[in-house]
Amino acid sequence: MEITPRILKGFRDFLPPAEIRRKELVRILEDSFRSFGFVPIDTPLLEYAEVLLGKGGGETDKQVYRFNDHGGRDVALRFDLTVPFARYMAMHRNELNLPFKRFHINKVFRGENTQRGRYREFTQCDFDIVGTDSVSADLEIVLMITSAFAALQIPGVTVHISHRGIFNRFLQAHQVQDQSVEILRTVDKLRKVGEEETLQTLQTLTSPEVAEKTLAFIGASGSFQEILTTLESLAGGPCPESQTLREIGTALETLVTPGTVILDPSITRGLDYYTGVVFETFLKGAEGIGSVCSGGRYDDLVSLYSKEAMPGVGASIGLDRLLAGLEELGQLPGTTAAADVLITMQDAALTAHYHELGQRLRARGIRCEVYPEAQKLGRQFAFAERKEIPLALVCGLREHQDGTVNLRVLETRENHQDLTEEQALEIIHGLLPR
RNA sequence: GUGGAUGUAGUUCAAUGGUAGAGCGCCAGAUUGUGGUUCUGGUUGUUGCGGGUUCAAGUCCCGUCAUCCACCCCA
Repeated sequence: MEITPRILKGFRDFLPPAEIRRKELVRILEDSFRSFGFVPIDTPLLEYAEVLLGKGGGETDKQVYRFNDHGGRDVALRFDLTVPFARYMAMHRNELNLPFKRFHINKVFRGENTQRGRYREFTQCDFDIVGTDSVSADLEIVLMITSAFAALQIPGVTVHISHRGIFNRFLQAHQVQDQSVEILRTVDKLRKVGEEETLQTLQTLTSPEVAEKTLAFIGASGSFQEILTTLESLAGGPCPESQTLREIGTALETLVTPGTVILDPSITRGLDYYTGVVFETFLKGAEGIGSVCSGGRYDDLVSLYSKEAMPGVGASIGLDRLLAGLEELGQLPGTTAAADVLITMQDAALTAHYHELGQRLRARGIRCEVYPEAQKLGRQFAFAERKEIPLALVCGLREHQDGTVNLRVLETRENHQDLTEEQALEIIHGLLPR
């Protein structure tokens, strides 16, 4: 009896065109991170459940994959890259130079229900600066986000930034900090539900007066600095948190395209461990897919594992969600070409010659593959085109004797006849985009 | 996890409870060294899976798996 091939809900196979695209995005991101001096690390997929979940083991929210291994250990698959990183820093802080800037691109697992751009196995691209509470680090993370998306050549990206503490100050100023969780949840739905309903819900939670002010706080409009001034006045005047935001906002004026980074006081949630600035990033036209890069500052992350404080700031790009968003926008970038050149097989007797040709092309930086069977040329051309290989080399007995090759541009069906290898190389290099 | 929609050939879609079909694609040939046209012939199914009702189920019922949507949460 054969087993039906199938895969788990929320887990996926990737066909070559999709995987080529993913790898290309990752390559660009790695280059981008490295250009800022971030260095790569990796950690195990599987960890002690206690390490990932804390002593309490409250995995209810995270929907963690958790089980006992063969040795009876209570283990779990990592559900993000930040918590393992905290454990990593607690274990290796003496081997690392602080401040430490790392990036980490790998898969994480959450047993939550699936949706477009939401899977149970997905890839996160984390980048963090730890060991400093400098505003410079906060600023650099924002700059890293905008630079990464610029490197990916994705237009219409906006980074929404806020500060955990400033909304808390507002709540304290109106003595409603006890309802902060409910208020945050309500406020988060503003764009989805509308002002009217949000106001009503807030009124039942607080008072009509506070509800009005909350809405004014959340809906503050204008430039970065104008919004900040509004927030300060509603939260009881300037404070260290607003000062941080002001510094970041001022610096960004000359660092990024205007309108790329928006002060958005409704960005108040995020993971529990954020204590300072928080960010979410949206694709214009695909806001429904959610944030494609979120993060913030955490000042007590390592406290779970160590007495010493380890402040940090970082963010994470959701690669799969980003790809789903780009697909929705019809903006999937990059080519999925398997190679630059197909060396066609005209005559099986010349097999060795074709591979020698291939080796010489590869030595010159050209990706090429040799077609393995002497089939009709039309068939070999169609094969190349399906794999998005733009060029084909044709060499039969005649050309082999003359020491020449023919080069065909598949898209235009244009032929370059009787070329020496050097001439062919020159034309190939001229035709390839890089 | 809760609620809802969907699931038919490689793909896009048909089929009043009564023989599972069409376009596109794919394969072969006309065309043995150059594939976009044309013509001829050919190919494709455990109707997601498992039960049930019925003389008869792609169609109705139940379960299950998967996808999508909303909630929740988040990347």
